[in-house]
Amino acid sequence: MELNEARRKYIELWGSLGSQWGINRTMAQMHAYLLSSSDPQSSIDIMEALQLSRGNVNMNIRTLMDWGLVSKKHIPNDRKEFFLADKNMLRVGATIARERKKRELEPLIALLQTFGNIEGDTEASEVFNDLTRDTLEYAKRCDEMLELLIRSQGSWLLKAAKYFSKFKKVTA
Amino acid sequence: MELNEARRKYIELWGSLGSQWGINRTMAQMHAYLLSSSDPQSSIDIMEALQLSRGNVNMNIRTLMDWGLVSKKHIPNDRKEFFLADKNMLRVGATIARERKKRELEPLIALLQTFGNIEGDTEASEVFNDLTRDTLEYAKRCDEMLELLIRSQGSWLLKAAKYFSKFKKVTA
DNA sequence: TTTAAGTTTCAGAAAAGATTGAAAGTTAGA
DNA sequence: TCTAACTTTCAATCTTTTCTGAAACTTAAA
Repeated sequence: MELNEARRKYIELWGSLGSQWGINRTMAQMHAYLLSSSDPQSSIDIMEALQLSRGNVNMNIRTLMDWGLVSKKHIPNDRKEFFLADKNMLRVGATIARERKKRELEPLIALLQTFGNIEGDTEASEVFNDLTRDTLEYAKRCDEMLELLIRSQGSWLLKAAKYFSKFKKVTA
Repeated sequence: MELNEARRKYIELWGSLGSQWGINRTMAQMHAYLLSSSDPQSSIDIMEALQLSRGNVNMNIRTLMDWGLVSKKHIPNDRKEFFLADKNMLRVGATIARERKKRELEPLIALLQTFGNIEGDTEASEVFNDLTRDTLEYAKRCDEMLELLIRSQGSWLLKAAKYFSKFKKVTA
């Protein structure tokens, strides 16, 4: 397969993956474009490559920078801003995990904790209390694991993979 | 907090969580409604509780059943169909993981594998080959871990939590 | 300063995604 | 077989999200 064809497919795939994950398709495509560029790219490069308006590129670059997936790079004797993606995929994974944890898991845990135990010993309140307790417990466990993933930047995954390949044999 | 208020909030939260995850808000709300019901509910119950049309309820119930999160329950002497959610939250987590793996990770891995090594020893193709190799490696590792999570239905998480609480002390 | 090369913002337009409702389809029991 | 109670489908509509583009803003250097 030819490089540019593969690159186009990679960008398209990353985009559709992003949109299934609640990350806007264009932002994900821009990310893929920068990940697959060997040089820093200007916003005009991105506009032309992905056929997007200036405003759209600017807004999504901002979000990518807020997330820490992309950084500005100044090139001497050029007034334009250039952008560069972090290419360490383990760190990219950790970064995405951090954002999702912040946006999703933390509000869930916060709300569930305000519920406490609903009074009344009818079956309905018992069922509901069980549900919120189980949901909270599961959410907290996911939170802890993501926290570890974020803090260890990949080494967690390596260790986990070893651990679980052992565990797999025992239980399979 | 009063039961119905808490229940409304739970449904709303699960709905907005769903929409951030690429799962339609209504489907997630219906799931939360069934999770928090002590009895099986008919589609009319759901229509009234969540103010939805018959068609919408029908389509989303179908998807919930396809995913294995909800099942039909026949009640003697009633022609209506009643629906019941699986309330084992560990299994619910595994089920959701299975669906997302199927929809997201598997197509990603399949495409990345078709790329192979892009020819040419320019910097551009080297950067791209590195990127696809790293992405594939990371995706495969995620896939393995999800597979284990799915197959062990929760006991994986319990073991993992113990393991990582030990690991946490070592690296923190 | 002033200017021009660049960046940011945001109201309105467009696209994508979800929902409705009415008609078609199904089926249990008389 | 017929019918009434119920379910399914899908084109049209509505809602939400994303994108555009032009005007406002910023800033480096003349």
